[in-house]
Amino acid sequence: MARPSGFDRAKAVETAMNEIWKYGYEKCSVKSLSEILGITRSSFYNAFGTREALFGEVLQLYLSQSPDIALATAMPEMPIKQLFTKTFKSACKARADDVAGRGCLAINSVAELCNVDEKIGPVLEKAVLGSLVQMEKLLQHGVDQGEIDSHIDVHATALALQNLLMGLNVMCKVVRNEDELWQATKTTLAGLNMYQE
Amino acid sequence: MARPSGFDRAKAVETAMNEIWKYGYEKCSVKSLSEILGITRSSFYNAFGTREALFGEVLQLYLSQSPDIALATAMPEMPIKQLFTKTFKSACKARADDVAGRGCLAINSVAELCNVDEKIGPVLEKAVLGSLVQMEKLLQHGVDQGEIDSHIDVHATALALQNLLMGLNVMCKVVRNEDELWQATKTTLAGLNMYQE
DNA sequence: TTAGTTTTGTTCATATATGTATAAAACACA
DNA sequence: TGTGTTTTATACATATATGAACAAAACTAA
Repeated sequence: MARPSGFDRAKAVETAMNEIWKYGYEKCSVKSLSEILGITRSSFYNAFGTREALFGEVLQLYLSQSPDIALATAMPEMPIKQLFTKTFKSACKARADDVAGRGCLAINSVAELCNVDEKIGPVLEKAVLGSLVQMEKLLQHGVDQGEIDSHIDVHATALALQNLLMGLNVMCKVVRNEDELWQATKTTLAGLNMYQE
Repeated sequence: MARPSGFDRAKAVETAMNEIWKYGYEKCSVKSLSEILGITRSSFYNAFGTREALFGEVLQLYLSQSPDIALATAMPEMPIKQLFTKTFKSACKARADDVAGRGCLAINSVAELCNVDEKIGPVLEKAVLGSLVQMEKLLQHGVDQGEIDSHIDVHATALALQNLLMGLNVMCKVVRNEDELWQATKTTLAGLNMYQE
C-alpha cells in the first residue's frame, strides 16, 4: 500500500549507465542524470540514495554485459586458448562497433577514480583484481587439462592477459578500427602462446 | 615596460600538472587550480587564457618527462630490444614508485577525454598515434639493422607494444607493485620477442 | 618622473551543484 | 471510502563554476 514509482527503475539504471559510459562519472551530475532520466532530483535521491550508490548499480549492470563476461564462466566448455581468443576477438569487435568510441566503462572509471575516489576506487580495484584471479584460474585449468604447457608462469601470464585486456580497452578510444585492434591483440595473444582459433 | 608576473609561470604549470595528474582534468576547476597556484582567477585567465589551454601546456610538460620519453629518440644508440626492455622496465618502476598511484596523466586523460572533449580529445589522440608511429619506426630501424627478424609484422608489433604500454599505465592504478607490473610487461615483451636485458 | 603596459583585485552576471526540508499528490489496501 | 505510505514537487540553503568587465596597482623603460 504505497504509491508506485512513476518511472522504470531498471531502465533508469541502464540509461544512467549509457550516460556515464559516454561522459564519465564526474561529468554526470545528479542534475544532469535526473534530467536525462526525466525525473526530478527529488525522485533521484529517493530512488538511488546518492550518485555514488547509483554508480554501484550501474557498474554491476555494465560488468554483467561487458564483452569479457565470457571469461567469468566457472568451468568453460571450450579449450582455454580458444576461450581467450574468442573473447578477446569479440571484445575488439564490440569496441570497434561502438560508433561513439566510449571504450570500456569500467576501465574509464578505473583511470578516472582509482586512487582518487575513496569509495568507488576500491570497488573498481576489486573488479579488476577479481578478473585477474579469474584469468589465473582459467590458465591453471588449462594446465591441469594438459592443454597449456605446464612450464608457463601462470601468474605472470594472467597479469599479461589482464594487461592486454586493459590496454585494449584504452587503445580502442583512439584506434577505432577493428582490424587494427585485433592485430594488436592477436599478436600479443600469439606471443603469449594463447592464440587458437 | 610592463608589470611582471607575481608568480613563476613555469612552476605554476608544473603545479597544475601534478594537480591534474592526481585528480584528473574535470575535477580541477579554474577556481581550485587558482587556489592551489596561489593566484586569483583573474590572474589565471590572464596567464593561461583558458583551462583547456593550460591543459595543453601541462600535457606538453608531462610528455617531455614521462617514463617512455626514451622511445622518442630519433636514432637510438642502443639495440632496439634493449631500448624497449629498459624503457618498459623503468616505466614499471616509475609507476610503482608513485605512492599516490596516479598512473599516467596522458592515459588517464585519454580515458577521460577522448571522444568526449572536442578540443582536448584530438590532441591526446595525436599523442598516442604519434607514439605508435614512433614504435613502428624503431621496429623498422631494428629490422633494417638486422637486429630484429625481418619476418615480423612491424605494424602489428607496434600496435601490440603500444597496447602494452597503455595497459601498463592503467594496470598500475590497481597493481601497485613493481615486481608484478614487470612480470606482466616482461612476459608480454618476451612473447613479442622484444625482450633483451 | 612619467608614460605605457601588464598584472592583479573586485564586482557583476548567470549557471550549476549537492543535499535537506516540507508540502502536495497518488496510489494500494483494508 | 478512508488511511497510511511512498512518490513527486517545490523551496531553501549554501557552495561552486565560468567568464567578462572595469578599476587599481605595479613595474619598466625612456
